[in-house]
Amino acid sequence: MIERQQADSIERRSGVSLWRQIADRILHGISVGDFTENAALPPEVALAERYGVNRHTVRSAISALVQEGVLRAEQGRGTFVLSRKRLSYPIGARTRFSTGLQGQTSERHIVLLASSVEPASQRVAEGLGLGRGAEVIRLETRGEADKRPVSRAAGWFEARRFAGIDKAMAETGSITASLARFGVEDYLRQSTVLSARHADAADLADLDLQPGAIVLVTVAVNVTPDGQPIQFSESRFPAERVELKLSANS
Amino acid sequence: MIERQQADSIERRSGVSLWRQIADRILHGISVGDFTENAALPPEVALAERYGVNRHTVRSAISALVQEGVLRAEQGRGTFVLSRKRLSYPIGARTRFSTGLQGQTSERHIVLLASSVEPASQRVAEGLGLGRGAEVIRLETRGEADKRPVSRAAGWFEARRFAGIDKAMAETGSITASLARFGVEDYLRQSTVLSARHADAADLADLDLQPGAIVLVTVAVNVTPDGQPIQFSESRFPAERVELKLSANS
DNA sequence: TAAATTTGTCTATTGATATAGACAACTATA
DNA sequence: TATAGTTGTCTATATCAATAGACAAATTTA
Repeated sequence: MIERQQADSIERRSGVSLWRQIADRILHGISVGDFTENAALPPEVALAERYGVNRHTVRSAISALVQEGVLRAEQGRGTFVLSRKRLSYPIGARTRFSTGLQGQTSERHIVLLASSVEPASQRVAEGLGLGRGAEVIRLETRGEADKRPVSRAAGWFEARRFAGIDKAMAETGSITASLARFGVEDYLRQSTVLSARHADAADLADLDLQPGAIVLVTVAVNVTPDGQPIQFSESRFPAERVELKLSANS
Repeated sequence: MIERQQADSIERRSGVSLWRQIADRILHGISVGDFTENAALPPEVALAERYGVNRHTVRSAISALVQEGVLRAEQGRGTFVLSRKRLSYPIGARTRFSTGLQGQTSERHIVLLASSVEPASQRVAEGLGLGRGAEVIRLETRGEADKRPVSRAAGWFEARRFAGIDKAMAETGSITASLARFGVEDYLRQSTVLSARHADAADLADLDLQPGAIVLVTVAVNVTPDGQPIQFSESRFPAERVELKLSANS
C-alpha cells in the first residue's frame, strides 16, 4: 500500500507569496469541509506548524481573508469561518441562470453592465455561423446571488435578427425572456468549452475579487431546437464562490 | 518616479508577484491568439511599457516561460512562441480518456501511479452509494499525451466487487478494459462537478508544472446503464495544457 | 483568582521582488 | 560596413515577503 506524503503544497520562490498560497488553501479547506463553517480555525501556531511557515506569515494570510469577509478574528478566542458554501452552477443542455441557482439562494438576478454593436470577431463569427465582420450586439452582464456577484458574461447576438435585444435585456433582466420577444421560445446549449485562469483587472472589479483570485471561464454556443445558432457567450465565474455542476445527460 | 496607472490588469501587493502575473498573461495571450504561434513576441521594452513595469520584470516573466518550454529567446533576434495548443478534453456521458483525445495527439496512455485499499471517506461512500467505511480500492493514475502529463486522477471502486482491479489496470492501462474484466460492458457518467485551484505539491510533481500553475478539478461518478454506481473519481488537469470540452447532450 | 490559551503589536534581520541605468553581445538590414 | 534593434549581464537601491523573538491584551478554563 503506497501512501502519498501529506503534500504540504507550499511552494517557495514560485512568484506566489506564501501568505497568498496559505490563504488559498484555507479557502479550499473551507469549501471542502476541512474547516467547518462557523467553527474556529486551528490556532495560528498550529497552522504555522502545519504549513511549515512562521506564525506571522499565517497572520498575513488570515488578515487577507478577514479583509475578504471570509474569516472573523477575535482576540483571545480564536478565528472563525464566516463563509458560505460555494454555489453549484449547473451546466447542461438547458443552462439558465436564474433557474439553475434556485434553492441555493433566496435572491438572484442579472445586471446589464453594457451593450454595444460591433463587427464580429473571428471566433464570434464562427460560433454564430456568420461571415467575418457581420454586425453583432454584445451584452455585458453580471449575475448576482444574495447580493454577491457570481458570474460575469459577454453574450453576442446577430444584430440583424435581434435588434433591440439590449433594451429587452435591460427591461426584463433575463436572457430567456429577451429572446422570447424575438420569437425564440426555446434554446439549447450546443457546446461548452471550459478553462481557468487568474482574474484580470476587469474580473476583479466586476466580481469583487482580490488580486490572485481564480476564475472559471466557459465559452458556449446556444442554438434553437432546430440547430440554428443564436448566442455566443463567454462567462467568467469566481472559483472561490462557484463550482460548475455538469448535469448528467439524458 | 511617478507610477503609471495603465489599467492593464497587473496588480501590485496582491501576493502574486508581477513577473508571475505577466507570465500568466503571456500564456493567456498565446492561447487566445494575441501572440501568434511561432511568431516573435513584442520586444521586452514594448512589453514593459504595455504592462507598466520595468524591463527586468518582464525578463523575469519571460525566463520563467523559457524554463517551462513555452518560449525560446534568441539574443539579437527576439523571443518566440513555441507552445502547442491546449488539448481539448471532452466531457460527456461517455467520457473515456483515450478515445477523447484521438486525433489531437499521436500517442496517449494511462500510467498507474499507486493503488491501495482503504475505508471509504464520506464523499466516496456517498458517491458510490456505500455505507460509511466500506472498503474501497483507490487507483492513482496519470494520463499522458505525446509524453506530456495531461491529467492526474484518483478513482475509487467498491473493493468487494472489483477485487484485483489494480492488477487489471496495471496490465491493460485502461479503466474501460479493466472494468470489462468484471463484467462491466458499458458505463455512463452520471455527474461531474468542476472547480479550479492552484496546483499543490503533488500536482506539481505528477503533472510536471511550475509553482503557481492552475489545475482544473473534476469530481465525477460513473454508473452502469441501469444506474448502479461503479466508480467515483477526482481528476486534475493542468489548465495551461488542457481545456475541457463539455459535449452537447443529445 | 490564577493559569493557560489565543490573537494583537512591536522591533529587528534576511532574502526575494522590482526599479533604474549602463553597456556588452548578437542579428538583421540599409 | 555601419547602424538600429534586440537580448544578455552587471551594479545599485528601495520595497515587499518571511523569519525570529518578546510581550501585551483579551478570553476561557481550572
